[in-house]
Amino acid sequence: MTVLSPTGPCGGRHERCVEAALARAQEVCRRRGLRLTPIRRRVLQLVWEDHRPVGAYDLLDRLRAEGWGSAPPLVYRALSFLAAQGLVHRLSSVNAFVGCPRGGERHGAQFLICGDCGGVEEIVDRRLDDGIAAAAAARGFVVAAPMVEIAGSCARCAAAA
Amino acid sequence: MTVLSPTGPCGGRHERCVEAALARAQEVCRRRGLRLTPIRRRVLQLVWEDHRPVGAYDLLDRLRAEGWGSAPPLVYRALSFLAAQGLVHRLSSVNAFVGCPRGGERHGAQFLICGDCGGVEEIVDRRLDDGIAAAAAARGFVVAAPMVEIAGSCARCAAAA
DNA sequence: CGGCAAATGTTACAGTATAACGTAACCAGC
DNA sequence: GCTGGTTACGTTATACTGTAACATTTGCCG
Repeated sequence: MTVLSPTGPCGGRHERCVEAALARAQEVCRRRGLRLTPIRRRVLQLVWEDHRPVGAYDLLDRLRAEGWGSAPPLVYRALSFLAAQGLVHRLSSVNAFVGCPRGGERHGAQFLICGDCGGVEEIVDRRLDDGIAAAAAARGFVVAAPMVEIAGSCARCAAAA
Repeated sequence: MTVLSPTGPCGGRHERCVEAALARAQEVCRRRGLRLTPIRRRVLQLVWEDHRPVGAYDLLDRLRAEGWGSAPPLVYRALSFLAAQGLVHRLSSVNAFVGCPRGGERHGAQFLICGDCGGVEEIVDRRLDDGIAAAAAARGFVVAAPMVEIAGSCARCAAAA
């Protein structure tokens, strides 16, 4: 059963996030000649149950309950695949994964991580991207993977406090 | 024995980085009425042996070799203390720690992490700070701890390739 | 010197991730 | 359809990272 997210930026119509994510995944795999196997599809679905990061072992527990295998590589392989295709992101500051609303597109990503409700919003801020590119370029540094994870309180939680 | 860093931004005079770091730590603790105990001091020194992030268990191995205790909390407690005083930073994208060249000052920090040589340069870029503040503010998000870790290749390694 | 707070020592364990190797499914080309 | 290569999955084992909890010691201050 899909849990509606009270924290996400989707305004209570979360089924749409999930459907869209699955459709994007399907399309990305078709275009790149890759296989969206049942397990990969299911992991993507589970990651998208909420706009909160999910731990790999949480996913593993749920898969186990559904009759899938129970060893860590099961879920890590699926997550690695999805991350490589830009369908999910790994948030290293919390050791967890979130669905990416931009499917397989090329994009730098930044995350607002609410420490109160646990919600995560992915933002794409051009100014921030440019700032990173400029700061790196000024030092001759060639950027491969910029990672911006901003911890704090989301608007809703900040207002409540 | 202190290893001179070929990768750091200190131009081969790395002893100065270490000395300065220890002096800053001394001063910070004095000002705040805290104790720079032998173990904390030694951990800070070890972290500063190079401009590369060091894993907690690497530190632990070295401490063990020097006759200190051998249980993880030993090193995690020292690192927590140093991090709380702004003397070291934890790089969550690599699960490791680096010395902070800005001592106990208040500052947002960003890191350029070279995937080839493993070197890390801490930068303080006002434009980047502002970009983060603006992006968050635009969404009503209250920033507590921004984290920017940019993976790529440093100037030296990029030139070599 | 007595008592409190802070720091350390130690055991045990929780959580995260990957190496390695065998088996099964897919798919191209014959 | 067979066959052989590639990709994905199953499983075991283990490595790496981090913390809870409690006993003990140390330093400080009245």
